[in-house]
Amino acid sequence: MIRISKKVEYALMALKFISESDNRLVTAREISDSKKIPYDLLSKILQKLKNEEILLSNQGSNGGYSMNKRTDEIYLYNLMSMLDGEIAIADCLAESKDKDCCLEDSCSIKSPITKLQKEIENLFKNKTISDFV
Amino acid sequence: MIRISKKVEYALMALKFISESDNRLVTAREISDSKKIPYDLLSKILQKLKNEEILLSNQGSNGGYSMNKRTDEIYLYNLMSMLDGEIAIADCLAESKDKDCCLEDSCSIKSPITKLQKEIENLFKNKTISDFV
DNA sequence: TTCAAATAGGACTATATTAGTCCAAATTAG
DNA sequence: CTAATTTGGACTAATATAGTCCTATTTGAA
Repeated sequence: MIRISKKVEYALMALKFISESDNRLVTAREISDSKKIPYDLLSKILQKLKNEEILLSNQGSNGGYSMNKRTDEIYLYNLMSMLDGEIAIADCLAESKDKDCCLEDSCSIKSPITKLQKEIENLFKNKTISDFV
Repeated sequence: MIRISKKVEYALMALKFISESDNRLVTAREISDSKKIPYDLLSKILQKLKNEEILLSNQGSNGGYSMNKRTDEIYLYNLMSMLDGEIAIADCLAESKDKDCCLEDSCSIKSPITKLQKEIENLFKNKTISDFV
């Protein structure tokens, strides 16, 4: 199945929420309650987005998150990569995977699959979060 | 992660193999050995393709499979649907899923996700197996 | 008529991925 | 000091994917 993970789904909802609450800090609790997203999971996602410099965070009481980039500067492709890891539609295309797919020799479809991969990548690279808010 | 399942990967390899062995029956064992695909799994896939009228089969000894459609008549989208089930990039878009996603009210991104879904669908609907053989 | 090679298909197990939870620490405004 | 908050590691649960096992059925040929 070809799916957008919950992480990315929640991230999109959170980014929308935060970007619409401009100029004030938004807490994870607030988003979690309002959007019915599991708090702990959401926290992880926001932390990640903070580490990736998409969000700014303020710790402590009265803390919260705010945008660090404009929504049209955040690419869906990058969001997916940071939350779900590498985007490889087939194992043999995963660069990490110490390659050497055991089917290497017998695999007859690598080249067209690679092309398909590129097309999907481009689809995601051409979308920014502004398309979702 | 966005992935093509092994089932689809194996199906593509098998269809390529069969379509290149024209005019003779190809056995599951033959493909399995030659392409290093688990026999039982491949069998299931070929049976499915037969039931979906993409392949023809002959039972009994000297039996095997042959193509029932031209490769350019088989759409990647359909192949994926029949082997992996519905292609829905997010739960809320799955028609089966008795809909009523519990986030329904709070979900703020359904419309752009739907658009993305359509784009991905079109990508797969515009590819036929002939692109892979 | 028996045997072997093949498809057919149900039921099951194993593995990997994704989703979600729990807990404790650090930070900071009041 | 305390409560609200981010931070982050470790864990569990749920789901999906991949693979295996077993038995039945079909059919050509010895």
